[in-house]
Amino acid sequence: MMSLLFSRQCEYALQAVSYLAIQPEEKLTSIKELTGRLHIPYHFLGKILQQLAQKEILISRKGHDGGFALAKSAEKMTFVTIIEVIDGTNFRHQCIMGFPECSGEHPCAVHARWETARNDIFDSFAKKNIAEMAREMNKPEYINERRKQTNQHK
Amino acid sequence: MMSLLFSRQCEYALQAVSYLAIQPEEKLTSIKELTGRLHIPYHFLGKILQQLAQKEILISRKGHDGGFALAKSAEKMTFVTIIEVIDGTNFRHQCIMGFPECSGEHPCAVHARWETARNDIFDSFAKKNIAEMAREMNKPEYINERRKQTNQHK
DNA sequence: TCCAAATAAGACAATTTACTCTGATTAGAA
DNA sequence: TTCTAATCAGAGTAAATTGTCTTATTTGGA
Repeated sequence: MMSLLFSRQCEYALQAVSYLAIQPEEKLTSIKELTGRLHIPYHFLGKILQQLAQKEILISRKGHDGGFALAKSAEKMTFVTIIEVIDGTNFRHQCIMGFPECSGEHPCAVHARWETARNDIFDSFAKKNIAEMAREMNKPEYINERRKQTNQHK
Repeated sequence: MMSLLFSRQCEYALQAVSYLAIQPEEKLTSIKELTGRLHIPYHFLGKILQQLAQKEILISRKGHDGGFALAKSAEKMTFVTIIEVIDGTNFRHQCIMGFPECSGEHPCAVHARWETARNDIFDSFAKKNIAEMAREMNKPEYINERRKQTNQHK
C-alpha cells in the first residue's frame, strides 16, 4: 500500500535517526539493534544508513562492536536534512492534484489550502531539532529497560 | 517520481472529473478529448474512468458520440468520493513517519500537527462540491474557445 | 447495411520502489 | 593469529504501480 508524502526509505530513515538521537553519547548502534526495535528489513535499513553516512549525517564503524551514530549533536540537526537527502525536495513543490503546472495564477481547486497545510508540515519538521523531536515521542520500542532505569535515576 | 498523498490514478481521476464538471449538461466527453486536454495516457485514463463508472460516479455510453459524464449533478458530489474509490481511506489514518502504531498515547514526533494538517486537507476536499471546486480553478486546459464565447454571452 | 468512432476488458510490458543475498572488508577480542 | 561480528558494496529479486496493446462490443450515421 502506498506510503504518503515520504517514501518508505525516508520513513525508515526518520525512524532510525530518531532512535539514534536518544542513545547515550559515544554509543554505536548496530543495524541489528535498530531492526529489532523498529521492524525494518535488515539489509534495506543497511543501505539507507549507508546513504546517510555518505552524506555525513551519520558516522559508521565497521567490525566488532561497530555500528552507527549521529555525526553531530542531535540538537544541531533537523528532520528536513534527512528528508531532503532521501526524497529530495519534491513535496515542497508538487501539486496535490498532480497538475504539472499549478501556480497562484493557474491554481488547482485546493492550491492555496494545500500550500498552507504543506508549509505547516514542513515547519513542524524544520522548527525543532531532532533531540527535541525524539524526546517528544512516546514510542515504547525506543525505550529499553536500561534506559528506563537510567531515567529514574535522574 | 513519487506522487504525493494520492496515487497517479487518483490524481488523474480528480483532474478528469473536474473537467467533466464544467462541461455542458447532457454532453458526453470522450477519452480522446480528456487526454488531449489533460495529457494523461489514453488507455490508462480509460481504465480509471471505467472504475468510476462501475461505482456509478460517472455514466458512460459506447459507440459513436459516446463518452463519459457525471452520473449526478456536480453540486451533489465531492472529491472525497473520488479519492476513496480510487485510493481508499489510507491517508486519513496513516502515520507520516511510517510508524505502524501511532496514536495520541504513543505519538510520533509530529503526530498532532500532521493530524491537524491532514484534517485541513481533508476538509478542503470535503466542504465544497465539485462544481464549486471546478469553477475556482483557473486551468487554461479546461477552457476551449466555445466555452469562452458562451461565458461572454452571459 | 456497413463503416467509423467510441467504450470494455484483459493481457501484457515497463518502470519504480522495496527488499534480499552474497561476498568483501574491517576491527575487536579470545 | 584466528574467529567473530559488524559495515560496505554490488548484483539480483519481488512486488506494486504505471502505462500499452489488442480485440471485442456497442452505437450512430452515411
